[in-house]
Amino acid sequence: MDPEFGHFESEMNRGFLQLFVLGMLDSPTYGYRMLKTCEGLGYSVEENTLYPLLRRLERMELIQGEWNVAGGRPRKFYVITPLGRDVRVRLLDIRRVQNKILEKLEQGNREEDGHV
Amino acid sequence: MDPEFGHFESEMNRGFLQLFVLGMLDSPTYGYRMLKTCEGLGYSVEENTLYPLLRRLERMELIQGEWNVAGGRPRKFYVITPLGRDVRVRLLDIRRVQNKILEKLEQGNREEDGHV
DNA sequence: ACAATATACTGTTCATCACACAGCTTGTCA
DNA sequence: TGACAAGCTGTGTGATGAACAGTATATTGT
Repeated sequence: MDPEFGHFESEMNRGFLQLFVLGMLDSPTYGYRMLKTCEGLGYSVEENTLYPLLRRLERMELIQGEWNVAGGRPRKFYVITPLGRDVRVRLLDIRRVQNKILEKLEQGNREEDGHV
Repeated sequence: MDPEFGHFESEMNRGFLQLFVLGMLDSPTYGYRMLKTCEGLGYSVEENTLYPLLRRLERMELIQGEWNVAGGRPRKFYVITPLGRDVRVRLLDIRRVQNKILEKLEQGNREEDGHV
């Protein structure tokens, strides 16, 4: 079957996006802003991916949303909750272990075909 | 709903496991060995996750499997293909960009509640 | 000699998630 | 006034991690 590289890109978003969102929300922000921020950082996320994610994280009480209807366009601002902070720490730990493993593998591979 | 932290751990496996497998297969290895290796590195993977993944990657021709029935237990040895190498490089690139973003976020957060 | 355990893999089923597709309202600028 | 950007909601689908279940061979202990 054609792997359609985009498929892997999707997979790579899993696990990362949660961390991205939780990492953004130490100060309140809204969805659209996060999309643009991410884009500005050289990484693009689909709206149809981010918005549902925000609702899920809110339902799980990792983040808390509040509508701001004051001047102009209505926006939903989110902040991370204490539970969310806790989860973020643990997820970052996992990510670090993974990174260490990947580094070790890459190193091993270099030593193989390279000449060490 | 109860997020059941294990759920997030599952999510974190996504995108990582592919890289782990592709990273292991510069020299031929078989599934069970990879499981134990991973465990030895402080990260445990379910058999029921790894074996189907291997079959998928083989179907996509990112890795190539071959049964070795010589002495003793029959084992299926896998190696990475050129296409697999190509994909691995691109996935590692994505991962690096993600890591950079996460670092940046963490840094920003430290500067906030810490005192710059 | 025989049971228990470790090795090594296959197959089916299910919930979850990224994203496609579709739709809504409000503000801005020509 | 008409297009486009901003900002969000909702439904449907395919791929995936993992639970559950099963198979077969080697090793180890008694």
